[in-house]
Amino acid sequence: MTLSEQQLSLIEEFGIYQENNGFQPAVARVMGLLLVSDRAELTFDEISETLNISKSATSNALNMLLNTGHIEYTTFPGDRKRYFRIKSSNWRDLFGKKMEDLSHLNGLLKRVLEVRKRENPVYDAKLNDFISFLDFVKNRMPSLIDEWEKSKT
Amino acid sequence: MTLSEQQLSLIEEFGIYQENNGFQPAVARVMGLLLVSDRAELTFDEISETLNISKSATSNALNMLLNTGHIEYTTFPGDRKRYFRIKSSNWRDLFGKKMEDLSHLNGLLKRVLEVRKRENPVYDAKLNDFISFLDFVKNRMPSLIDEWEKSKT
DNA sequence: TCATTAGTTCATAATTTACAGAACTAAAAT
DNA sequence: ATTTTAGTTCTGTAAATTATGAACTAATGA
Repeated sequence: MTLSEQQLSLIEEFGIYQENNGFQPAVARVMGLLLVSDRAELTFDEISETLNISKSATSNALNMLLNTGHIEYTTFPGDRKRYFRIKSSNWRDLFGKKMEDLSHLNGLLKRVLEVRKRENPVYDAKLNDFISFLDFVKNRMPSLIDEWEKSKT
Repeated sequence: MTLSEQQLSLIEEFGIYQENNGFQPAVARVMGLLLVSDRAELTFDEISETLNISKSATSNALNMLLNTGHIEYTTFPGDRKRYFRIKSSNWRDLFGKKMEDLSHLNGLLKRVLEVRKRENPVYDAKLNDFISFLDFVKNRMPSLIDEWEKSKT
């Protein structure tokens, strides 16, 4: 498994991006490798050796990614190794997660308006405005996706 | 400064949400307090005492939030204290950040397609699809915001 | 002039996290 | 039967993060 300079630095950049999304460094690098490698499917040892991470870290990372549905694996007859790859369905899920996150935030903000008693309604109005904006975006999302599906053809 | 049970637990929940967005625990709690407290503006000591965090942690948190533009303060004549509050303009910025983040991701994914040489074009096609979806959402966002502004009146 | 207020800065302590290395297991191969 | 393969699990620990308390500063007040 030999990678170009560009591939190596892209793994790091994507890794940092995913660290900021709450993944452990090693886990984020494994995702990066599976994303940028020339072969879509890699074995345990290839991942461990290419990224220079221990077997335990590799095992931990792969199981974490399997459990969270970010990767999957295939096997081949007469070959005991598993071949790991990124779940391609996961791209849309990833976007869905961002939307869910905004939904979660919006739920919290709605509760904020319920529990606090502000003398000055200006602050409440601004917050209400933002809440309704998030609701609006959420509601329009399905039709937006629809619109995109049609534009593809 | 006395807070209801609901306010206290909402501070923690919002705090955890913001920890996941990369804020330090104490910083996230300060944001939560300023968000849910009945008074919009609180002093250094009120924040420190209500959250039970040391003066140094409070100082650090407030300066961090000031520097990142999340809070601001006012003062009153003959009163040396500063009164801190959440910047309300910040709500829209927060949404903007999420969109920028998706843009960043999309930039990385475009580079992925450039650097990897996949024998099987199926994976490339799926990724390309997602990239074009993110571009589509980004392009439609201004008109979506426009639509919302109009629907408000 | 001395005390108080409203913070800031620094050294350090307490957690937390992230990983390595070694020992282990279960199945397959020789 | 024992060796190899393909991992897993279990400590230990280095490093990073986060917060504390004490000492400090600069301005105001008595």
